[in-house]
Amino acid sequence: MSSTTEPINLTGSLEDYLETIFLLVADHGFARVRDIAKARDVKAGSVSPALKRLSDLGLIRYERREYVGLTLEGELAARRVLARHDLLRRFFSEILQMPDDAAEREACAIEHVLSPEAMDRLVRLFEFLSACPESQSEWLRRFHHCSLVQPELEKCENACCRSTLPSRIDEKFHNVFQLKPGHEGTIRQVRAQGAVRQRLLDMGMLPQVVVRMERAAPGGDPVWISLNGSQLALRRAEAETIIVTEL
Amino acid sequence: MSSTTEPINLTGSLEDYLETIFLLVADHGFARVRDIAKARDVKAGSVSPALKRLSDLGLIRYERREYVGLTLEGELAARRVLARHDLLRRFFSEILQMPDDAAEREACAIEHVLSPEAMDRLVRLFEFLSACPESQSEWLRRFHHCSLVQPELEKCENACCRSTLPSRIDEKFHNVFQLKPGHEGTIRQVRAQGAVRQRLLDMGMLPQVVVRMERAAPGGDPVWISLNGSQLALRRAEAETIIVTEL
DNA sequence: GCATATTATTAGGCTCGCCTAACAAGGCAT
DNA sequence: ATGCCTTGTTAGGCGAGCCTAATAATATGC
Repeated sequence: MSSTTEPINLTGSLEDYLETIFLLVADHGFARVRDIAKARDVKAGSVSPALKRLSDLGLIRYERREYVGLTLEGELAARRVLARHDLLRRFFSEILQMPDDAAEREACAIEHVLSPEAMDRLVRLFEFLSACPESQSEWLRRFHHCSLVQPELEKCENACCRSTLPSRIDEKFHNVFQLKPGHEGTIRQVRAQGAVRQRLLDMGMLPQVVVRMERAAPGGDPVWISLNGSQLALRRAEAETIIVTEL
Repeated sequence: MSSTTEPINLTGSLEDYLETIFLLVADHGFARVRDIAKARDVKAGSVSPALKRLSDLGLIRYERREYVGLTLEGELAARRVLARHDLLRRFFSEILQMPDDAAEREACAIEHVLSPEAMDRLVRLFEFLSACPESQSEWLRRFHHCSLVQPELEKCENACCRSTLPSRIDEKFHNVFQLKPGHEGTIRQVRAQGAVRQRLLDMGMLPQVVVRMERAAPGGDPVWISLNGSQLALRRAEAETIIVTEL
């Protein structure tokens, strides 16, 4: 018997099968090939060999044409996958406030690659939020309100940012367009929404990243800025949505 | 020309190649097959067909036996991957305080499956922490101190939890073992460390999950508790590390 | 009991992405 | 120039994991 810690290495696909079987057994008391195929949205012909593989790994009990049952090891593995799934779903849903279906999709995609170490840390984050009412009600509420619902820095500054710590008050918030050539700033927020925001994020306009204004075309329309050692051209309107604090 | 938003669907492997090429070009000014193979830890024979595929997709410029260059589209795609990578790495490193190498591994594994939507939300989280000094210095510092460095609920209770919100003060913190048969509680924290903690998390002992004490064996050693509709047996010592608030 | 419908298995293909090993093309030294 | 060494390409294999289509086993209706 491989006692406490057996680091079985399952593929993502097999983990999915295991998870599906666990849920089917929990919900309906049994799991047949057809149900599994339907739940996983694959054809029945793909399920049989997968069950064979799981059976060879000792994770399920399966006699041809009989109901599928999890072994003890299989149940452990299934619970592990489900716990990761649940944790991730709740992170995207409760912390990042994504819609349920999107949070679910995200969790499905990531659950197979999240390490136990990262899982541990993420749980501690939830524990902290869950056990510390102050953190939860204040910080999380503010985050949801300021950044997700009403993402305008002025309001946020009034509501929370400028309120307590004097050290940052003298830091000047500019947008990138206002930086003088040769000057640098640390990105604090990208206020653009939708596709433009997406594009800017994709380019690497992430918080804490340092950008330098290189030069602006006459009239200021394309401006060239550099970040991470490479140069990019931005429309003036885009540059104006990037809030920085000058270095 | 596929203007603003072209939703090219790259496989994880091709994204990795693109990322590698981008970094090699940025660092050394050129990228050869051998360098790419070395950086990605694959054999040179695997690289050529990958370059062919990227070339067919219009993401790189590549003449047989010449240096590799990114097209404009390719560079955009590479930047997008890198931005996700960077963001994730920093999440695991700065927020969850994982060691650099572990954070890096985690980022590598997840970067290919994180949706733009989730990326957006995660960026807003960073923006919030970055633009709101109060949040950052108070909340994050407390989290790191209370949950990651010194994970003992008593200290945490003194330092932050019991300090402000009176509503929760009357909630009794118990451990699962102290629950009477038939009674339920909401998990707040799993204090066990190491392998035992891992096992409990794997079983689904996650914050906010409701558990019910079913029964305890005479002497209290295995105790049976149920969560998510299924029963589990726990050692007494394990049950005592699970902190709940009774419902 | 026998025909039909449902369900499961198997066989044969396919893609992706890796491998190894053989082969091709230049660069460099003698 | 000849040959070696480094580098790149190609061919052939392999495993995962999906597909379809044919077949086998079980259940159900008449």
